[in-house]
Amino acid sequence: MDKRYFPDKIVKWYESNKRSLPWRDTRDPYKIWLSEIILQQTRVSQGLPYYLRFIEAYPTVRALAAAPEQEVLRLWQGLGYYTRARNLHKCAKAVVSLHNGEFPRTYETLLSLPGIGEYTAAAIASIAFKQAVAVVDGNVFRVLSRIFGIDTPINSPEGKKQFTALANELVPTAQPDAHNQAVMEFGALFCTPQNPQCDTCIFQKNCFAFSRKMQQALPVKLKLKASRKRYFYYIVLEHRNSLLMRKREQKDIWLGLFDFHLVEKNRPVKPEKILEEEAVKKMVGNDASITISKNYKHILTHQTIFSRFIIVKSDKKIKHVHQNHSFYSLPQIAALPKPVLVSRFLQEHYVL
DNA sequence: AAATCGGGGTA
DNA sequence: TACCCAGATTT
Repeated sequence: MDKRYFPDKIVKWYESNKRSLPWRDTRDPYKIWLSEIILQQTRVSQGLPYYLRFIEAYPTVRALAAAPEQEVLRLWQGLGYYTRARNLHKCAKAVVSLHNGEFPRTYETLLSLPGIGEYTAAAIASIAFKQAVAVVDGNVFRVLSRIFGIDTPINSPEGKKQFTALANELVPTAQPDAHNQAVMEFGALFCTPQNPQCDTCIFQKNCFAFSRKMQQALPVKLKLKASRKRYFYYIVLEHRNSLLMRKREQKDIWLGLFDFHLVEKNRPVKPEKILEEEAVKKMVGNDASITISKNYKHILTHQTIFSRFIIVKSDKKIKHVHQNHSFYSLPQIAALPKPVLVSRFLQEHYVL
């Protein structure tokens, strides 16, 4: 493929094939920034409802900056990568306090803000402020790799350099915003990871991969390590209309979110066995009735979590409560940010 | 340079 | 099951 013809051709394709999305009808850097943070490692279909809820709850960056962090996390519940939500909030505060409530207009300054890395800085700078800097995301890696025939692994430092250099060589000064979005949209709709639409592709005659039937072989990605298994046993202590919950504070998964007292094992154990552990016995006492839930399987990228919930009902006041634990009424629990797994369990067993 | 972070979709 | 998704941050 001749690099000279690529930008014009793909932008033309974009103009007649792009999806209509709310953050494309605006030049408000706040909305563009919000959409980019939500869409990090997240498909448009999954992120769209969250975007709409955030814009409704916080129409401006000042409104978002003024909100409590827990409220932001609660709105983010179910999206995953919760550091994004905390950085979103931190970034809003930084924009208000350091930049007088207005987003900085250059790649370099945007990059200095929390949660804004190379991709997001390039996206905001080009889309909101028309700076000619290329975005490099999973779509860009894939499209450039296939069309131009680059087999450097995309998750290697050399690959990242090489693809970034090529992308910046291609991005036009005239309309960097349309160009960047065109490449990504093309990757999302046509040049997909599996079963790309090569038979109706405008680049068919110019595509390195198609001419050699290498669509499946490109891009090259080095293998990641295998995932591990974790076995979670949650003690759901029920006292009248309250449940004992705790905020996760350890440096581990779901930091800052609420769940139940957790006993983790590296292999399956009978749930009854968990109740014999010292810490659990202290909390539960002897006169309790026990219900054990079904097994929930939760597949994440680098781990699979098998969870069971052990519901313990007791009329006695619980004395030995662990650190960070306290009782919450059901309406209170509804407002707490929770991992999806815990959220699902609560919906099945309680009316929040 | 490698590890970590979630949840959902797809084949 | 394995891989991917408009990646960023920490170690």
